[in-house]
Amino acid sequence: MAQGSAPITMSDVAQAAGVSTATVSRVVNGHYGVSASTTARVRSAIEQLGYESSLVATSLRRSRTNVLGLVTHSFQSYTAEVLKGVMQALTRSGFDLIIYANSDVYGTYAEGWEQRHLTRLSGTLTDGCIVVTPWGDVQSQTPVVTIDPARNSTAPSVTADNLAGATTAVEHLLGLGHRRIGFIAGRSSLAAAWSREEGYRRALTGAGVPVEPALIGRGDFNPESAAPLARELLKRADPPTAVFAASDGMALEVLKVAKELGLTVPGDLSVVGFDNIPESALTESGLTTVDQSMYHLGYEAARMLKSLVTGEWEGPRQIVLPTSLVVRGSTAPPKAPRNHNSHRAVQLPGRNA
Amino acid sequence: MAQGSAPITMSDVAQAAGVSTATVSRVVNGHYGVSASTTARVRSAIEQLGYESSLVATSLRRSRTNVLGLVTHSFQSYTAEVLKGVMQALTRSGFDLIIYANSDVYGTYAEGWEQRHLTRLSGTLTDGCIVVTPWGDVQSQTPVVTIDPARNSTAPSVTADNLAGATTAVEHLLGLGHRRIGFIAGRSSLAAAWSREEGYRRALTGAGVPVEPALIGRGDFNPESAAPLARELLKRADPPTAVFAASDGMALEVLKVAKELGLTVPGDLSVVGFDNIPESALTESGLTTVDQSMYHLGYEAARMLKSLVTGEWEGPRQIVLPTSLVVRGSTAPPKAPRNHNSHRAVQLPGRNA
DNA sequence: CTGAAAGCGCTTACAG
DNA sequence: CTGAAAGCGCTTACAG
Repeated sequence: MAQGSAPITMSDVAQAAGVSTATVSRVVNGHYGVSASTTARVRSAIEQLGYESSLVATSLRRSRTNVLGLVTHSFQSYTAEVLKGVMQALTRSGFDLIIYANSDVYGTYAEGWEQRHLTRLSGTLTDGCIVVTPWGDVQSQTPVVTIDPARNSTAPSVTADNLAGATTAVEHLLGLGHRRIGFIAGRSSLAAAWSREEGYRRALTGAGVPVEPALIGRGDFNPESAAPLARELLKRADPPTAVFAASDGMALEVLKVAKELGLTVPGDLSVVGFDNIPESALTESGLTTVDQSMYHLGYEAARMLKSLVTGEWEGPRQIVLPTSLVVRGSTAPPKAPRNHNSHRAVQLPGRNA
Repeated sequence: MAQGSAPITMSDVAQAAGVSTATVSRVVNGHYGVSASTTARVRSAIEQLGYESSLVATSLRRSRTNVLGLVTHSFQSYTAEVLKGVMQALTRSGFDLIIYANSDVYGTYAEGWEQRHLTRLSGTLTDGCIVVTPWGDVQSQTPVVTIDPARNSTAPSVTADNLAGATTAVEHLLGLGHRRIGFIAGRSSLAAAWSREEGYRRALTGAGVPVEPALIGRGDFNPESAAPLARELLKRADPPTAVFAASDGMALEVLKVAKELGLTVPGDLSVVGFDNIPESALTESGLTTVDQSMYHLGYEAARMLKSLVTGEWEGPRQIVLPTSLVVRGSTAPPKAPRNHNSHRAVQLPGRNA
């Protein structure tokens, strides 16, 4: 009833070659102990029927599949860059990759998606999994490596040096002369969100600038979460002269809101993001941001998972990759020092160090 | 011996709840005919044990899995953009997505990879598959949609209007006054490669410029294939004043070779690509290229596959999406008309039409 | 409303 | 060197 005939199975091959499925299986898997003539007969039957073993049946029966999994919730620029790195690390490694992405982005299964998919895959299909930005801790019988783990997660992980990156970003703004610097935070369940906020706080404190809770907006890394927060921040009576957003996606939204409110960037407002997704370089004058090489996150995670699966891993279970500040056109000195709530001396235009 | 205990299976749940696996299965799948009290007992056992059904076992037994597959050979910017579109189309569709990527990029299995993976997945795991840039025709028991199909393939497909796009690109160069225009072709097994070359030929012929076989290099869409071809082209005694490459990846290589040979772009050489991958906007002055919205290719392919699987598809089996020329800094009029092998009048600097 | 049994397509001891 | 049989974790008629 379906289109075409039923798929070719191993027993079709066995029948055609006049042997048992056990023998076909041995030939397919290159096991020793099959006569040359039988092997040839089976091979030609396989050839003629166009037989290909079922991934599902094979992996249900075997313990080792030579397939690695990657579980992700969404598929944005961030994920795309990570995947390129993962694939590069797996090239000619003998491991294929299966990526599982659920379509129910904001649906009922959102909570705990990573554990659900992980369990469903790792039972039999995959030898190990990479989980991208999980919402909570994950566990599995087979090795797991997380990219941007949840806070307090103890699983093996690869992440950027978010603390240093965020600190540098805010120091850059301070160095330009900004004193009122807003912050749009990321999803608090992620360690990265916490570290980036901590970097913001440390940089301010280090420069003797008090942290004002009113200048902190609580986003969740998704671009959509940033617009209302940015609007609120920029419409204040005493708005910040600069905003640091915990992700480029959110920073790009800040740029849009600024335009909408008639503010020029970097004239009226400086903006710094985090991630350095390709789009950041494409905005009019470019977004100043912290590069965290998502490609390398993926590359290192795959390298680690591979070794974990084969039992060869010697390195640390938590890898932290360096970040670097990429200065583009969205940051500049503030138009004039703003001194709400403060009586510091105005020092313009000279600004050394 | 493995890390942790064995995974929780349906019979563990059955045992804990004091019922048969058949009943557990009914509860898990929400089938009617289970008493409320039994359902509750099973539910709580599932909860306590943290049971999650095995994707593999389920799909081996069932005909419908609600999982769609995507098979790809490599994972570059092109694939990443396609995937974003696919995911968007699948959001809240009820279908999850499994992407299968083989790691053996240039290895023994390169030939026929798409059919191999397709068969291995579609036997049981997926309800249908998208195959990206296959090397040959593909067939399957379950629905298949190809993105950028092979030449002469009759499978349902989504592709850009490569012929029109390429024609426009070359007409752009002709309009600037170029007459010696080189071409770097793509992998000839793909319909897209053929159409882009045909567009090149038609534009030249339409403008009364003879097609010179010596100005055509045979690449395969991979960036690496383009460098030697570009070098050969540009080192000729009578080099072209412009080069049209059948993909951005290859065009970017042409740019590198030009630099290496001391040629300025667009002063000494104009370059046009095809695809409009994000990187094209990031080169110094930008690469002029043909946009084919890979995002939409993915989006439409997923939309089509979804309907094909549910049997609701009404539209055509071959979808062709429009392209548009994106003019950036890599194209300009030639420095001076080159008239090797020709005695046409020199008309400079006026160039109408 | 529930269970025993067969079977999805494979692999792997166990016999011979 | 080869086959019969059990079983991986599930689902689905078939009985009751």
